[in-house]
Amino acid sequence: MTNRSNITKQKLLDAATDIIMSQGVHQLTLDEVAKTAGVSKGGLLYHYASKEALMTAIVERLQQEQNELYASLQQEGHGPVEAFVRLFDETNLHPERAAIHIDVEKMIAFLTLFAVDQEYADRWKQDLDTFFAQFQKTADPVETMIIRYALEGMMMSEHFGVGVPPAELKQAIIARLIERAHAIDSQS
Amino acid sequence: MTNRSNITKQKLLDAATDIIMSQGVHQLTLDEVAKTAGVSKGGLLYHYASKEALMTAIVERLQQEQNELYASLQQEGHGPVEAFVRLFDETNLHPERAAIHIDVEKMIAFLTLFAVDQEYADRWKQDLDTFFAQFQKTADPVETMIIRYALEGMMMSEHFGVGVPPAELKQAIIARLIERAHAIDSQS
DNA sequence: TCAAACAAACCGTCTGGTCGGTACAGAAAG
DNA sequence: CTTTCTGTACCGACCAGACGGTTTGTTTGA
Repeated sequence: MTNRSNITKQKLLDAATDIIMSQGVHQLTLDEVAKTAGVSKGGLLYHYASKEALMTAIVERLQQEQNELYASLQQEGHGPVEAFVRLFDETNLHPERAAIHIDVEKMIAFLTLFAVDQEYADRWKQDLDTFFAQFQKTADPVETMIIRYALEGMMMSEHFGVGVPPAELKQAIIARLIERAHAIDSQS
Repeated sequence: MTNRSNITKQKLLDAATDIIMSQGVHQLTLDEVAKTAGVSKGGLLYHYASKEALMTAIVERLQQEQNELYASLQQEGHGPVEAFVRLFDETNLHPERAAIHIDVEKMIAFLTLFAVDQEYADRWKQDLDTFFAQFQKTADPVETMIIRYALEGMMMSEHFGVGVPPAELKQAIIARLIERAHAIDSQS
């Protein structure tokens, strides 16, 4: 894999994510991706042999970025639950702080992708299932799951722009979630 | 609107929701809806002049059912926050108890619809924004929003079937959410 | 008998994917 | 040093199928 090829591939993935977040998944056409990336459709299909391959690549990149960020948060000394809260915090509220940059929109792109086709969802299910399994073995599984659910719900809310609270309230919510996550991690 | 017409329309909406939940929104084609409903495409288009009209009807039916259920829960004496929790509880865990029947799948159909196109989302935004505005004026807005987010996140989790906890844990989560919602309503 | 309630063939567009070709950077050959 | 060859990266016209919507025809019930 040459350097040049990699750059183009990244451009294509960037273009695809841009389209998904700005226009939705149903507007994600090969022509549009190629045009946005400044490449011909032939060029696009050279790198990603099918639309599915392209979407898979999007999911995989997001997955990798997310995992790396989570790992780095744990290396900073945070427990698994608190690191999970901070993962959302970083990607939703302070994207500039994160070494690996995942902004809300990219998360959203992933989520929408996830929503549209079960097939892409399956790629995540196994990973996430094992991941959340540990959440059910903390000192307070009920509270842990509530925290988890709250974060996912908050993400959805931000995505759809529905019932989004003022910034201070949002900060306060995150703060309280971190506080509780920290308490749970301490007990575990 | 004759009786016969109404039955067919309901059949069509049922078929459409079935398809969305079993195969995803991208498989929601007019041909497929017609076929599933046991009606020709012409018949379908007779009742819903366009695909958008059909989807709008799906959203509106769900919206209406949800509003009615929420209102009935409040009439049972529950405060706004607790009623909100119980709304999700009814539709997610005890669908058989509800007078107005909304099962998980229909909720899911709505959500998926919501996820795919901003246009359908806009139909809800205003309503939901004013609705959630009252949640920011309870005795504990932070906790109230956490409860709300948790319910939405839980719904998503159920939808995608990712990281779904065992039934007892799910029950415990709902129980604790109801408990806290009740406390907030009492203080407000 | 008349309108509502369908049926079904048909059309135009959109879109994923194919295919033949081009540009070009190096390696091999002479 | 020049020519030939080869593989990578990319282009863009084209095709086939899917899908939303139209049109025209048929049934059915009051």
